[in-house]
Amino acid sequence: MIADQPAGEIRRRRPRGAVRDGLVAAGLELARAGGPDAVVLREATRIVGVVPNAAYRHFADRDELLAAVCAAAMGELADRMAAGVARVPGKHGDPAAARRRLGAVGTAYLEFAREEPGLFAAAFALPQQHTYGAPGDAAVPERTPLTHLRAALDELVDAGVLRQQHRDGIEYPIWSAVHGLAVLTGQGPLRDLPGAARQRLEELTLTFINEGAT
Amino acid sequence: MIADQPAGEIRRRRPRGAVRDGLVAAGLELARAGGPDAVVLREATRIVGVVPNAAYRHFADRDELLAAVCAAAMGELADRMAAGVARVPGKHGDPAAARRRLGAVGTAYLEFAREEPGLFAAAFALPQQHTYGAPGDAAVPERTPLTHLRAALDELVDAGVLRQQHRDGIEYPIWSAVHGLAVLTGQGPLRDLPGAARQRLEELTLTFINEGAT
DNA sequence: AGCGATAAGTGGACGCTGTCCACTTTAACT
DNA sequence: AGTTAAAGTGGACAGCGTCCACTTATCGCT
Repeated sequence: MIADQPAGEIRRRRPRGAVRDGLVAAGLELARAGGPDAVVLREATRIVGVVPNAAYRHFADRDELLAAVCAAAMGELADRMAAGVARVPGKHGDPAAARRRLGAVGTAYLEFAREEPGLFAAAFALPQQHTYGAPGDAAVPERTPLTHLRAALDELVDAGVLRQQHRDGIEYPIWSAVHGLAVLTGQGPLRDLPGAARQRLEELTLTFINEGAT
Repeated sequence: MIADQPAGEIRRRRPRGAVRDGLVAAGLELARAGGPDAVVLREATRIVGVVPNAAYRHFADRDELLAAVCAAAMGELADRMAAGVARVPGKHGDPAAARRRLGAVGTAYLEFAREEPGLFAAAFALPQQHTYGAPGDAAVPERTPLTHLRAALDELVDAGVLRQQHRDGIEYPIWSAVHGLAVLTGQGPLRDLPGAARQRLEELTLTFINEGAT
């Protein structure tokens, strides 16, 4: 299984970068199952089949591994949002379609939080010290929820539904409302709500947002 | 210091319940300084001046201690909200005063999150297993943010600002928006925002809410 | 007042974690 | 082909949560 390699291919004990990628993948699975606290360095190395210290060749410490896992989880959330928006029919600029797409952005966000609570929590568990590089750095991730929300709001402006004056900065209250609901019902005091009640709150919140975005 | 006691006072090595209360107080200080993860059982016992195992006479495990700390932190948040509302002049039912009081609820919430990030995070870090007792149980805490938010919204109805039809369930989107902003700017991806930008988002969000609550 | 039951606190241990150091092995480049 | 830097290993340490067995102070009862 590790014997053959195409001529000219580099080969280490593991292919280059495989351990690092494996650790992130393992961490992602741990996070999926148990949230950020479950991504424990030693367990990740165990899954990859390597001794604990090997991780320190790829990450300065556990927090740096967690930061990588967190970024991956955030990317997965962003991808789900993109997919959710893409499923909505209607051409760009159509008011009704634009509204539905904004709804899809929120729905995808809440769905992800509901179906992958561990990953969702991990996505926002950026460890204290390790920020995404300096401000304006190219290391700032692209696949981000804010990107998709902004696109939906811009389309709302293009469609004439949202006045430019109201557009400015409105992504933050909207993001806050959706994110807050996800946190409160997912890990917060409202976490024990039965599914139906939770869904009602989701609809209520999306309606609230829709009224505000006008 | 431990020598004298009023006649009839009970006295153990420590006064009854003192160790338990001390552990919660110590945990609260740890949480204030470093959030829920900083609430480490052994450190709390060290502060109280007792051996680690002594904690297990009062809490089943670390999570139960954390649950107590979390409840205390939540209570402190609720008290700040109450104080913030009480500072707003104007008698009950006056539309302008009612609006200001709703704003004060949100402002106090956001202020607490800003000034006591550790406590705020701890307040919502209810450990997995230990819920506040069964649904409808008397053990459900009273000093809760939702209580104050609801009171403000009810006054808005009394003042004729908010129609009863819109009142129903609207506390959840509103709570979500405020909580989401607190989380995103406090521990989330927006945490490195300069103070002015953060304050602008807070105003933006409160305005968004005020428009929605009509 | 004295006494026994009981709760509170102690001491020592275990396994797990993150992390450090010194060492070996492997692949990449001259 | 031989050197060098990177990747992985082995062993260790302190700190954590938690368990068990033991001592001791306090309360309730007679």
